[in-house]
Amino acid sequence: MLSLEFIRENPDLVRRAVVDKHDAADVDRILALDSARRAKLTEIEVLKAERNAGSKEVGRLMKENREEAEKLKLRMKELGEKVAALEKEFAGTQEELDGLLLRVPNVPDETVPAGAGAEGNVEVRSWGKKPEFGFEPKAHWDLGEKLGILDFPRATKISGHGFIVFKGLGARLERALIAYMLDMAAKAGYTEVAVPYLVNRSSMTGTGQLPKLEEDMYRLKDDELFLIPTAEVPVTNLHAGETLRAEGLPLKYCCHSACFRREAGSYGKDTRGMIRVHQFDKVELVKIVPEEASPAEHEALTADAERVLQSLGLHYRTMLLCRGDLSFAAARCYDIEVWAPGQGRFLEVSSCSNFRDFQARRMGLKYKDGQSKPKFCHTLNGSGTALPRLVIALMETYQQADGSILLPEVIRPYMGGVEKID
RNA sequence: GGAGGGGUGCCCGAGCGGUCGAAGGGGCCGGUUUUGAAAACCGGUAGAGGUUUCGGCCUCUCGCGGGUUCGAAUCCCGCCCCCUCCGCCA
Repeated sequence: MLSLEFIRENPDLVRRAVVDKHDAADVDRILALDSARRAKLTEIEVLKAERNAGSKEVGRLMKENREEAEKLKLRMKELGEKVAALEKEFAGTQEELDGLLLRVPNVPDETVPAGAGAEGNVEVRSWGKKPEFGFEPKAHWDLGEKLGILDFPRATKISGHGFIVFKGLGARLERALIAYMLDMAAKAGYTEVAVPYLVNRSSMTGTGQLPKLEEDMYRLKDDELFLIPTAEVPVTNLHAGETLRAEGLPLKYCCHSACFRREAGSYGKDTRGMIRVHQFDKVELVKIVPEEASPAEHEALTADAERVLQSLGLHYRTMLLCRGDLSFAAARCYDIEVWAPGQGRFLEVSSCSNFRDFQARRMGLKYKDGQSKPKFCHTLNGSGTALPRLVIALMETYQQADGSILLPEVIRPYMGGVEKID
């Protein structure tokens, strides 16, 4: 979240961010509540100071002059009742303010281009080129079913629409890619973690999924737990409420997890195959850094994600998201989109975001460098990368005329030496 | 799930209705001493918020939330977490 101080000092910046991000947060209501809150607080604190002094006096008088003490007690009781009434009002104001504050989106970085939606995103670079085929490239659903490595009907049977079953070398390929990407991340200095897939409300609020996106999440109502939509949530929250030492930063984590998304509101989009599913695997990269380091760390994180695609020989482009396409919590974000020949379009496989101190402030994540007061960390994360779409790109890119799939060399050792799926 | 014990500052640990934002010890930082170091001694060592004539002043925080009281780390209630035992279980 943004600090009240920041909103107070930059109301226009915040209003513009709200509009550009297609959000509905009420900045003026926040400003009004804030000033009302502070006025009330001052009033309360003056009375409390008086009561504290009076109560101390009572303690003293109890030994010398019981009668005086009783009189003072009575006055302090009145004062206390007044304080209680004011505090009740104050709590109401505070509660409304806190609720609104959690719904204010992050302000886009100055370097983020203007634009209302995906069409406003700017391609900053691309790698490789679209492969040529001497035949009509097939979609992964055709390839996968014929090869017996994807089973859509049975996935639907056991779970419903939007779920996928990998089988045989398909399942093996998923596992191989996960291991491969984790190994790459480890070499780049990320510490691997394995974390819970169910988290509490506080964690979901910490990274910014709540309160706004509750209906996008799977929730266990009996236990107040949520299925994670991304490992970003448990991993970033690992250090929630902590004050880290600056010497220990940056922290770099990589994590494989399943991700669960209800995809509410996206009905009708990408209904075929496994482009959009309710459950998928992903290797996530997360960084916790000092504030001055976050722009450079963001570039490095994006490069780490891109290297996965380069090493697999997959054509991709990197898009700098415009203000209108930026998510709630992000200040700046690169989407990496991989080319899927069978689809004839690019698919987003990674979103690399810099949240600055937006998440850290929500979760109370700070660092201390010895000199200055504790500051909020900057947090970043990016997929490195999401599995089903990576598998789609791989299958469709490396398909042969006979419908078999020739595996890129780097992944073969992870496949037990298998060179081709046929 | 049941029974019991417990959560205090960077760490250990005392306090169990007022003089407690909190004894004592350790750590860390600074100083004295020393050729240097160690030891010894002295001093310092939380965060959030409000207000300010920028010298301060004030409020809140002893797991979290509520209650009792003139006054709560201390008493009461609820919740969370940790430990021990029992039950269940991959």
